[in-house]
Amino acid sequence: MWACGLETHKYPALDEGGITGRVQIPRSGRPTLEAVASVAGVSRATVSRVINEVPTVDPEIVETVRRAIEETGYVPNLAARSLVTRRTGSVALVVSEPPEQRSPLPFLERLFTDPYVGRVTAGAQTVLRPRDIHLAIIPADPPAHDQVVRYVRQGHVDGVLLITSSSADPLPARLAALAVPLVLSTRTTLPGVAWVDLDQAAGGRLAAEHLIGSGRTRLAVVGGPPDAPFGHARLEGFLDGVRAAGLTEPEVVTADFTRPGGEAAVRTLLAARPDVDGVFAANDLMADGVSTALRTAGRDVPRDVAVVGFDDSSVAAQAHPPLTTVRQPVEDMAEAMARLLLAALRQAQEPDDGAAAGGSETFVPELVVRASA
Amino acid sequence: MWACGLETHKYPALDEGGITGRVQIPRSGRPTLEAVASVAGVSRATVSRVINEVPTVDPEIVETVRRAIEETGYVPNLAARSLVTRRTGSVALVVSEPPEQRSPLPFLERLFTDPYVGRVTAGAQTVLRPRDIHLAIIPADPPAHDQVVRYVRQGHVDGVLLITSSSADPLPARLAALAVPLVLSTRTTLPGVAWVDLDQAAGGRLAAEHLIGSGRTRLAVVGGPPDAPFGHARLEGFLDGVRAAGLTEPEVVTADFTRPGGEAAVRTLLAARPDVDGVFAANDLMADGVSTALRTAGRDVPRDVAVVGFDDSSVAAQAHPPLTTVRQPVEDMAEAMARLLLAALRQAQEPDDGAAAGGSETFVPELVVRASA
DNA sequence: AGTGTCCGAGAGAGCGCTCTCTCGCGCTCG
DNA sequence: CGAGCGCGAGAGAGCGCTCTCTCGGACACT
Repeated sequence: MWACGLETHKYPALDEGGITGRVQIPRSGRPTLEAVASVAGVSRATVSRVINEVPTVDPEIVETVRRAIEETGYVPNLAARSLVTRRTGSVALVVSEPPEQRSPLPFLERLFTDPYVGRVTAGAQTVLRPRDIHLAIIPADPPAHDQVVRYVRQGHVDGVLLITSSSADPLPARLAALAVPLVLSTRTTLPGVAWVDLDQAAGGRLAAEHLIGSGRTRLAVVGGPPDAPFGHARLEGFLDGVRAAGLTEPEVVTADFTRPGGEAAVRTLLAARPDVDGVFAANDLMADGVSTALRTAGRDVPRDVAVVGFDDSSVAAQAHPPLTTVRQPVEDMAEAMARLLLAALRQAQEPDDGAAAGGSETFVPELVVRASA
Repeated sequence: MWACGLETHKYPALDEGGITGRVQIPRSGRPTLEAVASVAGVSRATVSRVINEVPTVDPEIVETVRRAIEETGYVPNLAARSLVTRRTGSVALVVSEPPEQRSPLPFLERLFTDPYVGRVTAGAQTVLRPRDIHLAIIPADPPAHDQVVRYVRQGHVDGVLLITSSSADPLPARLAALAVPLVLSTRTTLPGVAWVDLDQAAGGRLAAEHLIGSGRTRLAVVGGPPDAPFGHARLEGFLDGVRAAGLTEPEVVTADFTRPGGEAAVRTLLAARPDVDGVFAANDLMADGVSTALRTAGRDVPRDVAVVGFDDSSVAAQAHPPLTTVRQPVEDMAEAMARLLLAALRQAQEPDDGAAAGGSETFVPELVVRASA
């Protein structure tokens, strides 16, 4: 099975030919550096230099080698390269689902229904693509956590962008323990892990101020699952705003960040407080569901009840009526995550100065006023 | 930088210690096979056998080696392994966007708004996960096509599941040219490429028959972009059904498979044929948009206008009213794709018998009756 | 003219693993 | 009781690349 015969396995007959020499076909059927070198009439090392754009190569030789690469259709073998460089040139965007999430929708459908992940991908790509770093999206529901950890441990990727929505999610800590460059989409106290977050409380406050400012007094909140740290912060910010205005405590209902979840929440809400005139939902998908359910229940939005969402994702503009919402600059945040990851990657490669890891960023939300409030 | 000193670089001092022997730390800081072998007091080859579960190893030795692996925290180095095996143990799910798609929504948001991709992922995972094959999702909008091709050429993955919606998409042919195992989500004539498809025309016919069977006579279609081959087939099947019933030709409007696209189509439609009483939309997202827009225009669904969708994705059940739709067994189809890919992978590994590639499957749609028609 | 210096290309080890080949052992059979 | 056999473990080459070290040649300097 091996390329070399028994008798000559130590020194396989080297092709001495110059520029026009042909070289033995490797086992893979694909040309190797050796083949290109032989065609170009130079050494393997020189071809390697040309490929890696080492500047100290004679321009004429560069040209010859380039032609040889073209002629042979040579493509570097990733495995061989990363065996020595210890880098793969790709990173993973892991979207983790916390355990015990009790949404009726399967994780993967939820993942591919919420525009959030798409926006993160888009933002990350603007940073990674110009640097020619590949991005692989890895969904990680709890049964897949082990497999994902193995994926990263095996060295498929150089670093990980991790999106999680729960502080109870064990995956961040597990990945952090691998000592692989890692950036989280939420504030974290894990040592050596960078993160990017939104000032969630400020966002909640913006929503409260807007509702109150437009004369609403009987408020309610449709929050996310209690273990979602950012959902909690949004809620607290909102409550702060309400308290600051001296209004009575709003009714709080929780849902699962999905459209049907928002609809269901409205039923609970109307039963508890039929006179509600302003609702803050912790994301746009739920806000859309809330809005739909309110209309179904005979309430006009925004005349009878004002609705404010969170995210300013594409569903906000598409909703009926278009949603007033708290804008989260997801793309910018994802860009920041990617940049932090690149920094961590560089650090890992050449640990010049000690543990300068970290360097995290917090973004500021802003209100986008549309028709729903 | 290299692990071995200058003076002993040819034969680095081997640790002769038995079970308790410690071994030099490799450059990566992570334990290697060598280290495990030394701890277990066996040869590298034996450890390799244990890891790869070669059955001819003494159970007692297996146990010793297992313990040594545990103790050292050893994880195989993917690069080294795949350099020799020429396999990586992972496959890509490439979701391609055809060029010149004129949807207003950015590709990535569209991708992560339509539940379709999530269902495909779920289906593929049921086959791949038990076999411990990693799945990386790679979105490929036209500017990223080159990068994706490079990703595959470099050997990041062993095979590709490719989702595309346009016959004008150049990516399938480019990937097929790499001679990497490839399975398409649509019927294709590319040689050596397996595919899985739905009998789209039959689905269209089902929709027509249902509408006609419930007494609708003034029909219309909201089709997908003209270059989407499956959209076209759905349309043709529908038209066939209508013609078979001897009804007048339906009004045909095209949209972009999104919710807002469906809404916009209704405006065109009502202007051209205000008396329409049955609409077939080529996917559920558009059907939901159609339904919403019809209600906004004062038409009751299904009393005034019946609406039939296509896919039976999660939005169908969530819509108001819940959508009658043509069920596409996406998960099953994705499973089939994954299985075909595995077969192709096996083939590529050991090309026993000639070009036995291919072996494709067509699935049959069925009608799911809910409230909208 | 002789020697030192610098620049750029070649030589070759080594990354961590797999896999073939070889060999030693204990067993069965003649 | 010795040759033959089979089974399981070790030895070691090699996968395709990078990168250090070495060396030859062109040039400048004394």
